[in-house]
Amino acid sequence: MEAKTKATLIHWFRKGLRVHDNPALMQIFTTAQAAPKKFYVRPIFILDPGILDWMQVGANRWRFLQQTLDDLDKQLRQLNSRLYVVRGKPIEVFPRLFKSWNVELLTFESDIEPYAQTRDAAVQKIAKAAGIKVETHCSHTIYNPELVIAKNLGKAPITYQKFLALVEKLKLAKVLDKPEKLDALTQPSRDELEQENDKVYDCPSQEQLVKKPNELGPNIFPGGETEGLRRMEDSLNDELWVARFEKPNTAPNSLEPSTTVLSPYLKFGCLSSRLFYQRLKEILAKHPKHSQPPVSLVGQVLWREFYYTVAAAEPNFDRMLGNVYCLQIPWQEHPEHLEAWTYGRTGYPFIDAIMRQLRQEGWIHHLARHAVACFLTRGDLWISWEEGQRVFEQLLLDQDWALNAGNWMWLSASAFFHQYFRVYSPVAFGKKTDPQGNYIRKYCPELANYPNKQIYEPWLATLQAQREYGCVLGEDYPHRIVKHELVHKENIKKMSEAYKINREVRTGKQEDSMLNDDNDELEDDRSATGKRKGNKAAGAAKRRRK
DNA sequence: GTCGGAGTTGATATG
DNA sequence: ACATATCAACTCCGA
Repeated sequence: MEAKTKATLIHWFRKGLRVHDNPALMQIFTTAQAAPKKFYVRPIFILDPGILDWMQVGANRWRFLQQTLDDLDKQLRQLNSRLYVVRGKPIEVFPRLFKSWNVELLTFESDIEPYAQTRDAAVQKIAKAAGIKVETHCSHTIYNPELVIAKNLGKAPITYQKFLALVEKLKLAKVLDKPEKLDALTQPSRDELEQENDKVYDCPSQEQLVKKPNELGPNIFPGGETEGLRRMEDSLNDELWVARFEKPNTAPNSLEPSTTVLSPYLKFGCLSSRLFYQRLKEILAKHPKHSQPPVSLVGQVLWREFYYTVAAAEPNFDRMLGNVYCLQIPWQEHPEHLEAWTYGRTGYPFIDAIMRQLRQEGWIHHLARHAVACFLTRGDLWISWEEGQRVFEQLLLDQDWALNAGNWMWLSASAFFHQYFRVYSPVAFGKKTDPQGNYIRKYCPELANYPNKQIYEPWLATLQAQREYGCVLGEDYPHRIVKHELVHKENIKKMSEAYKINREVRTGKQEDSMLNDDNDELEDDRSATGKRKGNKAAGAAKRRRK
């Protein structure tokens, strides 16, 4: 067959949905450019229609992905290429493509997530059997998590400061520009494309990807590399702001974001974290008196690196059981409270406003995440962080396996952070940066007529006043589901107890746990919320020490 | 093994 | 507006 005379080079996009600073894409471009008569270039994205139904992805993130793929296709076309969106499962798609496209080389960006590792190992195996070369590149993070762990003698650093000390000694990879425009010969001819009906590789429309369009909110953060780069430049424009940035001094409840909102773009790799880091460093060099990690902007990027590193060493990073980092805490199930939290109906206006902003817009400030995460777990509701993780996983544009789990463990004082007696007040915390309650008035409009004095605590208003404000508790807005001033103290005691038990298991009686270790490894109940037997917790806690 | 200091971002009262 | 002490007390790390 004539088509066999030319070989195809594939770059497989997964995360890293960009053309700039993309070493795996660069590899096939430069290889083809060196011998355009020999190679076709085909950048692909694999879309499994099956996952649209079960994956924990809300409408807003589907839209973000759709817009990102659209933009990626445009960027590639400017380079004389295009995006081939292939429908199917990777293990079914690749054998087909390898054959019909006469593939010689496959490149992709490495990924530490367990599901990705399993998928990639399967694809590697298929490629090896077909005699196809595979090259992977680490470019989703600034530092390679595996290298950081190796540098720390095979163990992930579990404190941020330790992590900083480690990476300071590591070399930075060179940030790449976007590739040169390809020679036209690297593209299949019009005839060939028509023969294989290339329309099947077109980007999905919003209708195809967003199955529940009624759940879409305002499109405040459109997806794509172009928008990611634009947003970065916009943020970097004010150099003094960049140099003086301190996260704790930014407001969680401003009406316009007080931080960069680059997280969705970093999550999908629309924006290279390595480019952002380089640009930040260039600016800071001009401003000797700048803020420092952990609170600085560079510090924020390095938090992402920290969580990627610890997560890379633990396949159970998103669960309490069998997770080396995670304290075993007897969280309790409470479906009504979980539902109230999930949909912003706790009766605490600050908490509810945050949860509603999350649902509508797909992004909330980091400290807002703190407030609602503390409230769900150790602060008020005593519900497992895994439940909160699930809700965030669905609603956040920037949903990221490592960061989401890591931050939930942090906030619930299950790992990395241990000062559980520091509890956020669902009333006082927001008042510091928004005493007028404008944020609440926007996202909980039924409360808009409450005076400043009662907007954070509507239960202080008399029934007559509630009627006057046009919002009666129990009718127009819920009564608060718990009394924070009582419950948070009880929860601190529960945390103290849980810590004590974990400590005892760690240091003392380990005899009974020996027997159960193997069973724990087989534990696979992802919905478990901690109603565990004592010896199971003992086994899990014991492994934390290894 | 023990001890003290540090730890991205608490709330509150007091100066 | 900002700084400090108190609350009751965690883990990790390095000396």
